[in-house]
Amino acid sequence: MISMKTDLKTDRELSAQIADAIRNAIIDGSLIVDERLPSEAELSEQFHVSRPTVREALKRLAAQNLIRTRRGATGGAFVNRLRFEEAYGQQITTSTLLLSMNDVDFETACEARFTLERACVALSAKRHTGDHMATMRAEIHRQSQPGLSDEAFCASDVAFHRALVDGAQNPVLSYQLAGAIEAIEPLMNMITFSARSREEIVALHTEIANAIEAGNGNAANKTLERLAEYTVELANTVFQKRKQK
Amino acid sequence: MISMKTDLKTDRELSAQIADAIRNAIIDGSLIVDERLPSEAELSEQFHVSRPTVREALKRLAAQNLIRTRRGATGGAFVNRLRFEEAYGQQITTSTLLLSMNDVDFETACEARFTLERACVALSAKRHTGDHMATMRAEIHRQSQPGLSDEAFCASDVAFHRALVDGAQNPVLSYQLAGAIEAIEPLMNMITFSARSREEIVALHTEIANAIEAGNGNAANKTLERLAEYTVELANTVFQKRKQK
DNA sequence: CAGCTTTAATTGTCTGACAAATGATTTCTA
DNA sequence: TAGAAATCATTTGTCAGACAATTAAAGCTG
Repeated sequence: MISMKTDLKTDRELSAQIADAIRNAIIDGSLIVDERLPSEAELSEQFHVSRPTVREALKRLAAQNLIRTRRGATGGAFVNRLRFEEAYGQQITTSTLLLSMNDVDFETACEARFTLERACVALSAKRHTGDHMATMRAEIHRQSQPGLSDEAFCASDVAFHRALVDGAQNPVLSYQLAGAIEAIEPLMNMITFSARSREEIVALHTEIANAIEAGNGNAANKTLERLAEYTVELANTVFQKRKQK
Repeated sequence: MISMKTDLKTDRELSAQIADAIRNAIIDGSLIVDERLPSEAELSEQFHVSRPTVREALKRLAAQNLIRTRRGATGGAFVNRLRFEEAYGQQITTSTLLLSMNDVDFETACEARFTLERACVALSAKRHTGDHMATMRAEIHRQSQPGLSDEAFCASDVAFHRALVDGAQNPVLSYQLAGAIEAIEPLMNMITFSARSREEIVALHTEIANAIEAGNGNAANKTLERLAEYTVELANTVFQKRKQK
């Protein structure tokens, strides 16, 4: 039994209320990970609704990655273990839409991103592994390739910064930062990166990687601040040029 | 027309594929905010599926707050403007479940929270308004009330810290921090706060509020660090006691 | 005992229907 | 004619019943 409060109101969609009831059961621990929910037929009896209505409720939960379903004799709906890696995607999608739909300006988004990132570098300097360094170096190398498109340059930039954050070895930090770092990519993609500016960014990235490798979080922090300033400056000139046209 | 790639595969649920198609149309801008989607009947024609299948797809999107629906003559499904305030809830639910389902220990969650928070105080010290200060002072006052339950104390703690972060006046920061700050509340709720420890926390909160009001982000940062250490220490003694039993 | 077949359970999808809400239209009335 | 009331058309919300597809377990067969 999910919850005995089966007294559904009439002022909201039934499928939404049922989804809420099940979601709450998951949150408060009445339903634990990998536990099987009652079959759709049983749920429709319990809640006194039809099977399509139950199914709509289950699809709502599936959209939030809270359950998975399997057909067949031993099939059904099961409570999902929400994993950090899977939650990234959702987090990034939402963050991206928030920026674009609320007309957040580049400076605000950039400030948030670099502020959060600077918070992580001290930990990253202490805890990073060879893997993180290797990723950072590889991305720096990619960024200095001549024929690289602006989009690929941005993507590499994102990869570099994610490795930087992942170096802190705190999954909660990595998760929270994913949204801030990735969501800004579409905005960065509007920038045209000249050879000169790429050089500058690569130099700053290298400086950051060196500081991290040396365990000097303070230096990395300061360079990151310069990178933040440079990025905003770059964006401003681009956007001002756009305006003039 | 949402997308002409109506060649749906057979290896995934149709409703999931349709939801993806519409979601992508929203993300890439083919569907703009407040635009009305085709009616369910029209969508089922376009995608060559039945109405219940279309409905399941729409419910998936509704669960992510991407659309809203209205009945009636001029009703239908409309693209939602995703707002920061509405996204908070989702973000908090997900963060909370991530912590509990992945057995993230208190120290890791706490580290993430305070690391991110400390990143914000410099901005908060510069930009906070009277409202933010008033909220912080009010919550500090509430926390020093004698008859307060542990749960209410935690809730007030959360409110204090959110006001602190909101003081930075950067909606992106507030959004990202919401998850980190609120998700830890269930873990904090497992702690019993003695009168002595409450006094200590209130003292630290007061010190932080004073520093913010004085525009001294550096001092606030340092006090926040002490608060982080004290919180972890408190939790450790509680959890060690639990273990001994 | 291994391999095949059957069976039962469960989700995925479809059809058709009616209820409820809601704005637009028409009709009625003063 | 102006305003109120009734009607209509459109659309989502819900229901009932059916069948297909999938899957594991049980039963059968050599």
